[in-house]
Amino acid sequence: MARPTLVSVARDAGVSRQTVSNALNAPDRVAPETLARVLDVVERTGYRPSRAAQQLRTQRAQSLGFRLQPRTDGIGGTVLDAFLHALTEAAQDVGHRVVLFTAADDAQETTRVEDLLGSRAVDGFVLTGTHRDDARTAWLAGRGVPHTSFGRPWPAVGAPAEPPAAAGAEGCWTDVDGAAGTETATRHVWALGHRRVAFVGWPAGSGSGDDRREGWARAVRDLTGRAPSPRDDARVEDGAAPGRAAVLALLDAPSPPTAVVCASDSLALGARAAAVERRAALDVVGFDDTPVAEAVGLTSVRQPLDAAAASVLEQLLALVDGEQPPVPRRLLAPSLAVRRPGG
Amino acid sequence: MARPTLVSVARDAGVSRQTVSNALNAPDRVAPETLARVLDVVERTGYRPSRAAQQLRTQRAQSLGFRLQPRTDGIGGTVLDAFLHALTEAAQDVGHRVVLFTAADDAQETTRVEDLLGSRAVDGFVLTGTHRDDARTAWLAGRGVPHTSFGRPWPAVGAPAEPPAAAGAEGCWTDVDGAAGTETATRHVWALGHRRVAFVGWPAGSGSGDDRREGWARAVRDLTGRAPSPRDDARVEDGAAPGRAAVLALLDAPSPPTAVVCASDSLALGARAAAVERRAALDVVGFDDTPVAEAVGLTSVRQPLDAAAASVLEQLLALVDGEQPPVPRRLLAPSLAVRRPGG
DNA sequence: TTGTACGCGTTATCAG
DNA sequence: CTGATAACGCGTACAA
Repeated sequence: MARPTLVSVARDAGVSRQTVSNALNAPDRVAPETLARVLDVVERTGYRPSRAAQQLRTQRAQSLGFRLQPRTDGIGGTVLDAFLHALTEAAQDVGHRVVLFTAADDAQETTRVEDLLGSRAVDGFVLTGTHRDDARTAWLAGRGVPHTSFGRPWPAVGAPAEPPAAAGAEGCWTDVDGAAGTETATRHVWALGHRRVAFVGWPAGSGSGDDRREGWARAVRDLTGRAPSPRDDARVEDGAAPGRAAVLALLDAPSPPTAVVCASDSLALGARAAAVERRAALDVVGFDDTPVAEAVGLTSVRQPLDAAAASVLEQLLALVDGEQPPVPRRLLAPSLAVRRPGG
Repeated sequence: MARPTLVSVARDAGVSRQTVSNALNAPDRVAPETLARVLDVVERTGYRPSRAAQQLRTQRAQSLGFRLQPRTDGIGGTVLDAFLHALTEAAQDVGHRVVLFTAADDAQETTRVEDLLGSRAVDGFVLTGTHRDDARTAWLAGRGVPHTSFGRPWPAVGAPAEPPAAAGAEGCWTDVDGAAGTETATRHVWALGHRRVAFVGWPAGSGSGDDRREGWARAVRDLTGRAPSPRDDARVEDGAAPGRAAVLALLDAPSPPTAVVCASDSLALGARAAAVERRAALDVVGFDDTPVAEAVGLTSVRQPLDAAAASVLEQLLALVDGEQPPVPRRLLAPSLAVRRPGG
């Protein structure tokens, strides 16, 4: 048996094919009895409209482009994977599909985007890792291509920390409030009785890294009444090894901290290792709640990825429909996944 | 300016639209001079054929479905992510796209597959984690839907370890030879001077787990001339905590092993932790070469994911074209990523 | 070698 | 509320 089509359903139901289309797209325009008969045939034959034909007619691919990042060296890459999963799920719930592409660099990304766009394979793009004056954002905006980014467009490295030229021209984005996350983490260990909380983060200049550091500093200021000591503010590259080294240094100094808030689970993993080596009772909090954190029982800041995906989707679909999203820029609050070591 | 189309290109080039189509799809059928003129216009206007229209005509979506697994608890999930990346890259190199979908369970997966298939959004599916008599495989095969799996269809848990009923009816697959991987790992630590090599793997019954154990056992038999001691064969659930516990037990026993080959990086991570705790000089080898392994300097068995993706794609595209793939079932050999702790 | 006619499956418009 | 007609953009026999 061939695949059912609009005309075959119409024939089986004894109506015209337009009636079938109406029954599906505007049920209120068709007589209840006819509707039931049509729907019955649809059900029996398992008919589904052909997306290609639909797209040809409506000029909508009902698909979103997503660039799969090059395999990252660290553990943090899993966050984007988890986001992608949430995005895919949210998209398919509203009848959209996520189409993947890869690119070695930003130039190649433009090529891929042109391919996807030119062949009308997608309606818009979900971007990640954008920064202020991002070439991709500008390129897309210049062509009127709908796009939303997961993550605030941080100022480019070395760029002045001023607001963008045209504040209103800033694109749509959804992000998670990293500062709120580390602040919560710091308050959490404070509540556990720790009075000396250090931070292990990345070198200054990375938007999200500075953001996470700021949350810790803010909490320390609030709780102790004075600014955190620079000695408690380690700045190293991401990774377990750098994290371990940084924490070993902290622990070997006089009057070491009893708790450490980290900018990533990788760093936290290293911090944990250092503590074990020194047999120090050190409470460690990670960031991103990656599978590793769960595996080793690490308390970690968890990003609300389902909510983030839903928000990005809401924004992008509004843009695709030519509307202004209700909330063009949205900052989501993370939560804390509290665990016990070995747990 | 509106999007260029076949007719607009024809108009600009002063030819009929059929000539444009020929210039693109059968360049040898058109006069060189005309060809040049047409291609020039195509280049200038950035024309690309509409995939929707093409698909409507050719009945090919040029898209492959891939189920994004639920976020896994362990670290091992990153292997599939890396495979997906490789697959996306390989697919786009031959003008195909990867379309994602998610499903909470196998029943829901069937629904999603019906959606994608019914709406003709994909030409076939790439499966992962299949087992013998897999309901999905049977379902797809029954409907003549092209599909290939990454991973051998292991016998279902509890099923007899016999070959499938109809050997020839087995579907297409590409897999990595896990046994070869652990055998290489075992020989590696042997070459390093270790004469007592233990294995930390999963409980019997998981296809790939048993496979990996077998490689270790084979190497030990070959190297020592006798079967490995059951005492050196730990069987625990996946995860750093179980791995740590298992290795603590091994180390606390009389005459402990000096090297451990693990069925996963998660287990290896736990093994490493146990060694540090006991201050034991234990060489640990993981499996899958996840980012974590690189982060903490863990030697690990690396799967050739690019080759696997290429193979899966070759098989699936052949199936889509109604042909029998040259190599319907392919087993790839892994390699060993040798690292030093802290590195 | 190039141009003409038709159909792929849908949706939108406009009569009835 | 229903049914005929057109059009979306492209590929492909077929005719010139």
